[in-house]
Amino acid sequence: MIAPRCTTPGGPSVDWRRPPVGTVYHRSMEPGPLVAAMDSAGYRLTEPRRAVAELIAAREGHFTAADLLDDAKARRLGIGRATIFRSLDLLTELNVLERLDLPSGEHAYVPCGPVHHHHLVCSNCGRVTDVDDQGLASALEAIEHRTGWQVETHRLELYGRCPRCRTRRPS
Amino acid sequence: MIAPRCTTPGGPSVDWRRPPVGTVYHRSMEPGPLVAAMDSAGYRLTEPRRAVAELIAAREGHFTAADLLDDAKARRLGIGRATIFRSLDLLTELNVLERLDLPSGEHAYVPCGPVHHHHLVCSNCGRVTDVDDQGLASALEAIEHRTGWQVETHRLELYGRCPRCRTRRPS
DNA sequence: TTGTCTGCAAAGCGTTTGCATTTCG
DNA sequence: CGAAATGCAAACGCTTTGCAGACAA
Repeated sequence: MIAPRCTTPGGPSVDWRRPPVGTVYHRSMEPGPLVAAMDSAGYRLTEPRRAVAELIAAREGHFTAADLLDDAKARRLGIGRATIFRSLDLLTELNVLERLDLPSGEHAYVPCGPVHHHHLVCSNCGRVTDVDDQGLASALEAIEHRTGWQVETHRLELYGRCPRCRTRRPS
Repeated sequence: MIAPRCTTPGGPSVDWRRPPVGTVYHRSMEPGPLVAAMDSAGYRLTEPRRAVAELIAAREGHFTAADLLDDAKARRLGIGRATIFRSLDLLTELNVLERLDLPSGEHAYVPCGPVHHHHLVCSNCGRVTDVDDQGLASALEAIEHRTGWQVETHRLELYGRCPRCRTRRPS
């Protein structure tokens, strides 16, 4: 009952800081694909599951179970805590969400992108941007040659200052 | 009261699987550097702290707080749970240990290597090897140019099959 | 109708904290 | 001696689970 999509094992673990309000993240999501994934995998399309899909779609980028719980509470939806966790587990298993392990012990979730890419995380404002693979592939091939390992997947996270924060003083 | 050594932010988060008994890990550690780090940073060299340093030195590669607690119990040392956590926090802050966020919500710790490097994790047997930076630096520079970001640090984890497991059938 | 799913509340688990006591320097 | 560190146990925060009732197919 599971269809593959993401390739990143475990997912990145970010030195987490909540982004300031108004931060623009990449890769938000329509509810459709989430619902479709559950449907086509043979899971029941229940009201709570549709609601969770909506809540996720309404978010931009990363979110935690607690975020969705708050959203649900704010919208006065009667979704239970357990249901939210179970839906997130399901969507992760279906590979439409990627689960990140935060230092706090929490988990965050990101909609899976269609192609392999990496994250560029601003250490000042928390903004996250996707970066593609260019140039990295050959470095990886070199590593395969040197070590004799067969590299199947990899994860790269970059930390630094985004263009906007570069021009400012350190926070 | 803190001296820098590791540069990896947050530390890698591995799709964790306990290695089979007998797995050889790299980078174990003498107790000396751990004790020295605390000493030179001005912290008291107490009996429990020395004991924790010994326990860490007796381990190879990754370990969790629970591992150390078990070790301490096995050796009938009267070290409290809180003390172990506090010592690990301290050593992490002193940058002689690196803290990893496991999917379970636990934290694992690895002795910090002297130079920047990456991990090559075998998806079959769990073996971990260090890889150096060769070839990657230029790829990162290219990314800086393309994106306008100023990359400060990065983290790369590679997953694949080690030479030994390559020759075997998939597990 | 039937097996899946939900909500609730309680339990689990790793980690942290408050506080009285001990220990290093 | 006095500040820092310890040990204990209770508290914490996030996540999971057991179970009776609800619901999609």
